[in-house]
Amino acid sequence: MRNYELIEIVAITNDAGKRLSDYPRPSVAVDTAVLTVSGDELCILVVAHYKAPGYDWALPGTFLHEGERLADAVLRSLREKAHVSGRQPKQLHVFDEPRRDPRGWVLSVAHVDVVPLEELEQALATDGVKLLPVAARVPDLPYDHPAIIAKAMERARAAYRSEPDPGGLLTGAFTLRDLRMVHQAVMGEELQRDTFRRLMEPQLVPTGEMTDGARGRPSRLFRRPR
Amino acid sequence: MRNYELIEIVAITNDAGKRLSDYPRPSVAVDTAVLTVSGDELCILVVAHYKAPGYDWALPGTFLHEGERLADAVLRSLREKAHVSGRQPKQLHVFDEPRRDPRGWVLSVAHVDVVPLEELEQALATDGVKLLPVAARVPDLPYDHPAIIAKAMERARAAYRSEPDPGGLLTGAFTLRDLRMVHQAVMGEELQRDTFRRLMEPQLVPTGEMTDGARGRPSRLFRRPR
DNA sequence: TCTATTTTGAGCAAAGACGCTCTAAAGATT
DNA sequence: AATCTTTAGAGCGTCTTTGCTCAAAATAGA
Repeated sequence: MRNYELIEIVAITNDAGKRLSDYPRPSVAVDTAVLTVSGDELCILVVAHYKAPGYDWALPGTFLHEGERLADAVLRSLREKAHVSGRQPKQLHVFDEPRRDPRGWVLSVAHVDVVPLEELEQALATDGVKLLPVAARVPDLPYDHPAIIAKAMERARAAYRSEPDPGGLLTGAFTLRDLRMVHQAVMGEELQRDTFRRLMEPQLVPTGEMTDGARGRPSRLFRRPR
Repeated sequence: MRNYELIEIVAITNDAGKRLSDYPRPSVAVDTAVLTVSGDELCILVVAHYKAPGYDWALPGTFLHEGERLADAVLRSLREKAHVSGRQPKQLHVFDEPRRDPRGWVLSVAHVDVVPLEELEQALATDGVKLLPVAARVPDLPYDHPAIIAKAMERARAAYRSEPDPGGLLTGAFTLRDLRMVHQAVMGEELQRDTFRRLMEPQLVPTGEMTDGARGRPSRLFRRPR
């Protein structure tokens, strides 16, 4: 245990000059909804959970370490619990109901991250990690995890509505059809082919190459810009 | 000081069984961007600030009290610092840079609230509270307050883009012109009259009454639904 | 080899959105 | 009292968007 941060905090005063060390401070946790697409379905990663009685699975999470940034805590929990080097976790919401955690006063900062399935292979090969299709009713999850999943899907869908694969689910070159299939999985609904093409094509960079060996008329291959 | 929450927290263990009381915990603050419209201009409320050296004004904020909800802390700080009974503060973002506050490790949960000018009259009559037009360059504010203001405006503008006065800046009945003027102030740009009417009129409830005594042809009065 | 199937990409007509103009109805001004 | 100014609301032509259709180009199967 390092004490020096604690010593600093003892010296904090609030606007009334009261020493902040007189106030209890909440524990701060991060919980992350890791979304991916597996077989045309949007899925969420859950890990075995031994702490909350009555619940077998939960979103990966951890407590914030001393002086740590939230995004780093998210990446640390994903690395340790799912062997994933996540991309850029995005903050969703702080869940702050004082009684939400039976262990005490814990604020949870919910995050969302979209990760290609390939990067999850190692994690899914181990016990205690699995994917849940979000279309099927999610089983009982502890704390605010169902609400986190709902917000995560809302956020991801908003991002996928107007931009081509902002989460980078497609690695390498892809056709407009590949892109549309991924978007349909994320959105959970059919997307009109023409409308989709008209919206996305101007935002893509053609590689100049064409598909080969696939069924149907060959099509152009694209990449995301930058 | 009440000790019982602290005693509970001492009993927390993390997933490795380590006692959480061995970890330092961050102080948690809330900072709120209170937006209003004064004279066709979007303004933000700032309060006199004595703690951060070199800064005269800051967004109203406070530290989270024991077992308190974030929204309640926001309402408390607005009540105490601006005599405002705010409406529904909305979370924006957690600012978590460990060194953002020279006093120590403080997480700040930024909020935004849109409040009609009438409710701010009492606050503005006192010293140490004023409105800053956001169009003019905002003076130096401490911590992440400029970033909070940027996010708050972004959020408010997104809400005002598709819905009639979601923040309730207009109290009572109003004409489509009144509504458009408020929206123009929030958006910071001119809005086409026809487009605005076509978007908003279906979302409004006509009172059946007409304006009287005003310049120009009388117009219908509306209210927001529910 | 020839036909069926699949998929791309362009063409096209209908529907919708948009912004301008015009008339009506009030107060303001001379 | 007559005219000017301001504002609301409807009408109208244009431009954009949308979804369907069709030809082209490849593989799969008989």
